Amino acid sequence: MKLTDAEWQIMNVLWERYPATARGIAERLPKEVEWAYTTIKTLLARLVEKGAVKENKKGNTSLYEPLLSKQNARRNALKSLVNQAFDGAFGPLMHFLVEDQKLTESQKKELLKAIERQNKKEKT
Amino acid sequence: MKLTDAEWQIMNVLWERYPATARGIAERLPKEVEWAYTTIKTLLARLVEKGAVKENKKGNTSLYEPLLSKQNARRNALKSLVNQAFDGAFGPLMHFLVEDQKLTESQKKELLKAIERQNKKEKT
DNA sequence: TGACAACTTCTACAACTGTAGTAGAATCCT
DNA sequence: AGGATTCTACTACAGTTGTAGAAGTTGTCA
Repeated sequence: MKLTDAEWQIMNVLWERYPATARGIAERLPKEVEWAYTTIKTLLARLVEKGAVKENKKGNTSLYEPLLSKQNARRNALKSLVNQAFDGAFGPLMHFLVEDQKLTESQKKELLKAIERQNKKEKT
Repeated sequence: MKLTDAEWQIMNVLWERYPATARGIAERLPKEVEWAYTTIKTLLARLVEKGAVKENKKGNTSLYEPLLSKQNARRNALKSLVNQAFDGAFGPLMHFLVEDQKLTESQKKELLKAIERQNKKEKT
């Protein structure tokens, strides 16, 4: 399941809080995004159609909630990127991140801690 | 500069070896990719148009070479992904990679070493 | 109960993408 | 030189994406 740019905008808001109405989503989109209400409805319809969102008609109004989890969406997106741009392996991506992206001190510490934590979990 | 899926295929081959002819690219595309020769020409034309590739007519035939570097393409792609799917910050991406993507022992070691190396470089 | 507001469904449409055919120009082989 | 091969330039066309209007339907408030 691949999301388009516009769809990510919607999903990001939806994951924050759901179920949500189209109106509610409209209100919580970042200010830079100035879409007509019907644009949002169209996007939602497409997301429902592709099975990323569930629609629940409550009387006059629809409530939406995600079917695709944020985590899965991230996984998919990452996988696509890795396939496309990093020879299909996480290694090159990691390498690139560390070598190219000038991590700050604290980011590095964060990273080390995260690895630690993960190591512990694995020992369980 | 954003590349499409098909364009990545071309660029990946072109970065491997250039200057290259359209024919040469055709031959070095992964076997699964079975495009008509003219498809490749079309893609190349689009890449030239958007300034990612330079075309050099040598008599009858064109030679192509990248203007956009692999590194820059990767940077852009990563940036887009981070903006779209990881709240615009590398932190969450790192976190996700470490927590979700079950790095193997050796990947973790690699990562630690890379961080080490980068630390040293910075001290210069 | 009628007018206004808010929702919904349908339709639209231009730009971008994936994919390729056609026709004419250049090159090469015998 | 003439046919076969290979290029290039141009055109095409369906599907996807971004973006939204129009018109009909439901809810609400005086």
